[in-house]
Amino acid sequence: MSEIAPQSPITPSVAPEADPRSLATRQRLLETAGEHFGERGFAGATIREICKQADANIAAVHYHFGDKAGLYAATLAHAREQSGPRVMGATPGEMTWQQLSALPPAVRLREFLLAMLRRVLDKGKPHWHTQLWLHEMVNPTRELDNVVDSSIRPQWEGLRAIVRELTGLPDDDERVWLSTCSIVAQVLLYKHGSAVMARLYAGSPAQAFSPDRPLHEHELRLLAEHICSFSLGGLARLRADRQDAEPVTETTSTPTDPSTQQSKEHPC
Amino acid sequence: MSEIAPQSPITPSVAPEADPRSLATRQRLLETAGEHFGERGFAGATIREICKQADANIAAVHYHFGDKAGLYAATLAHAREQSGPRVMGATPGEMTWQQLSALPPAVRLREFLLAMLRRVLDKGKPHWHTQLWLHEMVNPTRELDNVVDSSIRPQWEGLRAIVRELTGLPDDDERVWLSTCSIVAQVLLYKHGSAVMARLYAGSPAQAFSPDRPLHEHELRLLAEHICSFSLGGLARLRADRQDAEPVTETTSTPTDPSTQQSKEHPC
DNA sequence: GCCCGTTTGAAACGTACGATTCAAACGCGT
DNA sequence: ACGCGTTTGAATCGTACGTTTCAAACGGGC
Repeated sequence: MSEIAPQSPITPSVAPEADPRSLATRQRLLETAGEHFGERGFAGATIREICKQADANIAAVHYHFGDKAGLYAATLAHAREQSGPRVMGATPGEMTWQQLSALPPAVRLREFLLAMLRRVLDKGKPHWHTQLWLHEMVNPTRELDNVVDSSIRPQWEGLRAIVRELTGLPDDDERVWLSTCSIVAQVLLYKHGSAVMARLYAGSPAQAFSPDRPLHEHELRLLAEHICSFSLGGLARLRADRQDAEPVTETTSTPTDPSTQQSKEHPC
Repeated sequence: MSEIAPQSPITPSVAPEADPRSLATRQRLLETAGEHFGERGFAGATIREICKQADANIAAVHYHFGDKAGLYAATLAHAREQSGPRVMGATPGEMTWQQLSALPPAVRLREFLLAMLRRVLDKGKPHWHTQLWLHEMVNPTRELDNVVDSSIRPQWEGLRAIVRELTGLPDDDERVWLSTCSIVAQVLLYKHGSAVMARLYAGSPAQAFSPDRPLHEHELRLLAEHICSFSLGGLARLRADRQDAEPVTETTSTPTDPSTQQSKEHPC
């Protein structure tokens, strides 16, 4: 009586074709799972909680998705396809990729950063797709490869193209990679280090940017502005010293003096 | 028979004064716990594993530290005191804070970054103190306040002082905070996003900097060099536009495209 | 040498969670 | 209306943990 394989197809994988509340349940599970996984990550979320909030039974998860990992994979796929067309957070109020590509790269960088900041810092439902791979970033699961290829890399390439334009460096220059990295890092810290930054910022002049509570639109813009400006400066310097592995030079030597030196040795 | 308080003092907190193997066990537990917590974080580590590797009994943990949280707190305190004197990873081969303070700020920035990179990227025992609060950063526990105040903030202030010197901005300028943030972010991404970066970097010109395996000394230096250079550029730009909230300006105008148009409609 | 607080060892308990089972309910084709 | 594959509900199992218990072992002070 204790056969291994029960009787169910375990993972239909494709929608089981026109069922009254089956699809509804499946859908509800995906939505709810998205929220939970987005908030707490794969390990942190429990299928019990998800099922309770989705008004579904635990058995439904196993029927539709096989197991927790299957639900997670399906949730990622679901999030992927329903936010597929948008690029870099082109939520309703924002620009499309088409519009952006007409603008100068420096402006595009700022828009990119603003959109990314919005999605990264916004807690809650609208952007749980982003929240999902932010968790995947810190606590990778077996789904990471998919997430990187289908969600992260496109945006990475978008930013890298901007960096390439801004620096004029060839595509295969490693500094383009490193700089792209430097830029996204500035955004991501506010997510991955929010608890620490909140405490460091507490009571400081930068208090308004403390990332523990939702940032207001105004602060979000200022933050994007700072990161954009800082990054443009970094990229400008990148163009300056073309020779590789050159140690720290005399740029910005004297500290508190207001002299106008900002870049002396720029050949271009 | 089921009294609440057993009979033990639960948390001696101070060393129980000259005991043959008691101190030894306590010490062994602290060391092993440090490694485990550093590798997997508080939630990821199990006291069973720790005890097994430390050749101690689970009851010993309860006796010496009360519970898992107590062991964790003690581990943090232990790590703190035994790496207290050093500042920003002044491991044997590196400079002391004293020596550094004599150098120009740009050089100090580079040394700071190199030391930080070393500690952040180095997996394994020597730097599990740093690894410990890197975990605390992403998955905060009740100990976070202590960690921030006693471990993170001193180094933050050190870096902030360098930024202040490099920009000449007053102490209470929020841009100093934001820029300090931008700098540490570049280092931390290689830790918190290592899995993703490894995949993005795979097969790219920046392949050598893929943070999934230990970086060689040479790559570590190049990485520090890049972050330093990029950051100096960002800081230099910060000095340039003194007026606040100024939108993207003409610096590093579009290279591959000759048009000089930039921000048009930005009231921000 | 004996008493008593301290420390250790081995086992058990309680809980949270994912996975499993199985029968009942449902819906569709005939 | 009937039978059969599909879906759901409720209960149960197995495992991994942290925690607790309690008696045995230890060691210094009388």
